[in-house]
Amino acid sequence: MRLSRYFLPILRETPKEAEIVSHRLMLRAGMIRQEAAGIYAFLPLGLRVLNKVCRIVREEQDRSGAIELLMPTIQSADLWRESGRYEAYGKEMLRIKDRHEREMLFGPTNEEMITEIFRAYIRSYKDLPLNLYHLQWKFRDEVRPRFGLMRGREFLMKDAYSFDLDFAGAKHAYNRMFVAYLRTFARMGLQSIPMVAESGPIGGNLSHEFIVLADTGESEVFCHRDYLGFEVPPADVDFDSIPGLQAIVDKWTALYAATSEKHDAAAFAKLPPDRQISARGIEVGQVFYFGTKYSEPMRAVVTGPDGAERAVHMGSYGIGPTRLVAALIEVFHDEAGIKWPETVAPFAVVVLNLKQGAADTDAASEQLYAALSAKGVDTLYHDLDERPGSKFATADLIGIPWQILVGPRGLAEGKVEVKRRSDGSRELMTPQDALARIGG
RNA sequence: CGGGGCAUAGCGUAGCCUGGUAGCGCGUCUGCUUUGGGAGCAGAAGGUCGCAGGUUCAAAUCCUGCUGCCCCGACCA
Repeated sequence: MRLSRYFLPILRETPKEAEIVSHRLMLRAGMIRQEAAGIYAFLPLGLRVLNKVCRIVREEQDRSGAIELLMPTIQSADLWRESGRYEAYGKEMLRIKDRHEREMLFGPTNEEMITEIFRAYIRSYKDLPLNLYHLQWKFRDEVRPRFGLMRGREFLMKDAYSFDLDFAGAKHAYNRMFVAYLRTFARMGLQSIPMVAESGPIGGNLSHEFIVLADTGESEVFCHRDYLGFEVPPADVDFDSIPGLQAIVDKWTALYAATSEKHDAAAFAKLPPDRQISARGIEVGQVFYFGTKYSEPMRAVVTGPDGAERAVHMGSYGIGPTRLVAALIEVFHDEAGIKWPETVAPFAVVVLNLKQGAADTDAASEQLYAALSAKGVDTLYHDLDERPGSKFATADLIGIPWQILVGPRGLAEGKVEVKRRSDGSRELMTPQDALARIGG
């Protein structure tokens, strides 16, 4: 992509409403635009990141055996009356009426709707297990939206819903998502730690929040330091192996880890002092088993092997991609700007023509841009007539992992400079070597 | 929902107390020079001072109401 033909509204100064670093940098990097309190438009650069995050989420959901569908944003109030939540939900639910005065709502979540879909088609235990997910915009009319995308009112959410015949099946479904989540966040370069969360009405301890540690995190968390070194399950993990998955989940839940709400200071104090981590954290996902809370009142039942009907056991599993984009910036940034991990970066590399209009730098930059594009590398070509310093600042701000500096100084020796954004390291090499380094 | 604050050009702001032709920096446009860490000079454009009332000869400035947004707390993915 040529910057001269792209839409990248960089802000040199920080809008005053932005307090936290992810909000500031997203506004400055031209990723988002606020349209109302807690409601944002995704500009091209922001959308690229969001799409990359969503792709990883999808790939890992699919790998774990979940199946994607897409439910609407607008739902009927009648559906929510069946579960009793229409009255229970409160003012966070955005309630609207259509032209026929029918009561509708902008969905804050989809348990009722997915249960309705399930019960319409599934009759037998032989059709289980089933896990359906979608990525869809949600709306929760927060009293006080804040921190940019971190707590918006409208946000994108991946929500999965599992259906099983009994608790044992539901537990395996839970474990599938648990492992998928560990992999999902790890692929974005994030070290996530599952922490015990508020248990469902059924009891047990089948709810975990996945927390990413960040200095600027929203809440205080406590955990065992050994989690930081844990190996994330590999891509070929067998999601059908019940004992295999259980072993992974057991390992990842054996040590102490809790958010401030569930913190047990006495238990934490028993850890060796050098193993205690008290830090700030950001919740990026939650997994939850809730049994028959919806299947019972909404009559989502299947016939079991014994011929008897029973309500299915369900769980729901959320990841907030829009929030993840913000969390990634909270974790990966410095004074100059964002430092995207390669898997979610909006572009893989940016070519900086340090002397736009000069025959040699123009030619070398064009060649590099063409060659990288031909190799399928997402490349941004900074071809505006700006001073080098300005181009450096822009490149650092938007956080593209690799920068190729094409300037007269290097070209005099037939070289370009390859800079890595993550650690600032730079190396002179021929354009051919740069191509090999970045294009693989 | 309690408490606090802000609203002046695309962004950041001064002016408001003490009423009298709205200013600065960045950005934008034109020209020339410049080109390895946000260039220099010269010129130009861009404002119903959030909205609605009121006081006054006169309101960005004083008064009233409203709206929007931000921060702290409670709440929440």
